[in-house]
Amino acid sequence: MTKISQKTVSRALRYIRALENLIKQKHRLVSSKELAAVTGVTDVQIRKDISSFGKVGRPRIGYRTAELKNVLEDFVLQDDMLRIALFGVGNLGTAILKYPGFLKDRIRVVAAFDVEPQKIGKKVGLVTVYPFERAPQIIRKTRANIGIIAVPQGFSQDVADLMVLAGLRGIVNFSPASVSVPAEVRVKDIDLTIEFLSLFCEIHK
Amino acid sequence: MTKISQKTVSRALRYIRALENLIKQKHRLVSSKELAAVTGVTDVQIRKDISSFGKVGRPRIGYRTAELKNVLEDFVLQDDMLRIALFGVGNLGTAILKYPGFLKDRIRVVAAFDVEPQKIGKKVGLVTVYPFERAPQIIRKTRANIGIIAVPQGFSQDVADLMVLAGLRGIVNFSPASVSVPAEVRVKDIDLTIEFLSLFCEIHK
DNA sequence: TGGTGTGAATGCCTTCACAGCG
DNA sequence: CGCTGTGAAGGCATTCACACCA
Repeated sequence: MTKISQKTVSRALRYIRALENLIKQKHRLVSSKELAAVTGVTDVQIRKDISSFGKVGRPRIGYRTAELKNVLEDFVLQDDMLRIALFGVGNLGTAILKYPGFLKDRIRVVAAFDVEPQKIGKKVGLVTVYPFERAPQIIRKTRANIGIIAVPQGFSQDVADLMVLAGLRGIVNFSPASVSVPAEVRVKDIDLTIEFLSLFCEIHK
Repeated sequence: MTKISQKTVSRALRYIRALENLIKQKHRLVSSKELAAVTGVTDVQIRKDISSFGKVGRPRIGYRTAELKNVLEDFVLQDDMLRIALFGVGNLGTAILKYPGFLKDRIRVVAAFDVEPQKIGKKVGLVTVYPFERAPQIIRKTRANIGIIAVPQGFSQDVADLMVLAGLRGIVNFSPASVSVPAEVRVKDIDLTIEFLSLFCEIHK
């Protein structure tokens, strides 16, 4: 059992997603080739990835969907839960709040914050919107473990500072401005125009 | 001048973004070390990447911000423009329509589509919302070159089929359901929960 | 035969070390 | 010196080839 790379982990998440669908369609078994067809990853890669989590496949048979999903899920979440603190309840923030379930019982937005007075106090989905000032307190109370920046550019650094102050160690940043944080905090930037352009380059030959 | 990898391209986009900010702040010059500090990429990597686009740096001086930005931009877009066809004008779709500018004059949403009658005919930002049926015609007329799926899960495959029919060769899929398309079409899946979880795993040690 | 699991080979990307230049 | 540019070395991830199992 060697070290598991970040790349393997993110593929594992895609396998989980695919397995959820297969289970919903009442498939009890799946081969690496079938999984390859729905995920776009090669079958060899899939076997290699899965084998790094343990021997869970049955030669000649394939993998039991439910069992495999559990193995992957346990590794990814190891008896913890993903609790999200969301900053910015605009269009993007609302989209995230309503994002359809995947691992429904183990991922939840537990706190939402905004500056606009008319939004504060309202319920969006299951959570109430609070002002930024209350973030450190509420983040601690809800034991949020990652934060999402979905505010207009200009606020992003302030929000990041608040997150760090509140003790969050992982930040997903949707704002196009990059933020600076202490070294122990991981930031994942998702810049939509960069995603679009990189696809454009791939097809533009 | 060797082949330029997809990874280099996507880093180049981050450099462009950073250069835009530097130019806005009236910096005329930048060294690979400074660029490293704001992008998170190592300085050696940056020099290597940039050198694959040509010799544009001045030893002892650094890179001229405006010049470097042009070189990178020309490579990425090579005298073309990114014209986006957006499917689904819900929260996420609206967020994309209003996404703040990056390469403002060379990226634009040129067409938007939705099924809900009350949205059709309305203007969101600069574009009018049309029904799905008119997509092939309008996509051809506007010469859109990539499509975005921002519809609720369940519609995503239909939308993908429409896009392929209309001749789009690149698709960004924000819906959690993966879509199947002919081999010549490139699909980029962006599954928000997967992004969140992969960050969670990184910090969860 | 039809599937998984895995050491070995390959290939790609990053890092190192240093040449070149003002 | 200080900074870019680049061949060479190194490391990591994917692919190949095949052992093994029922």
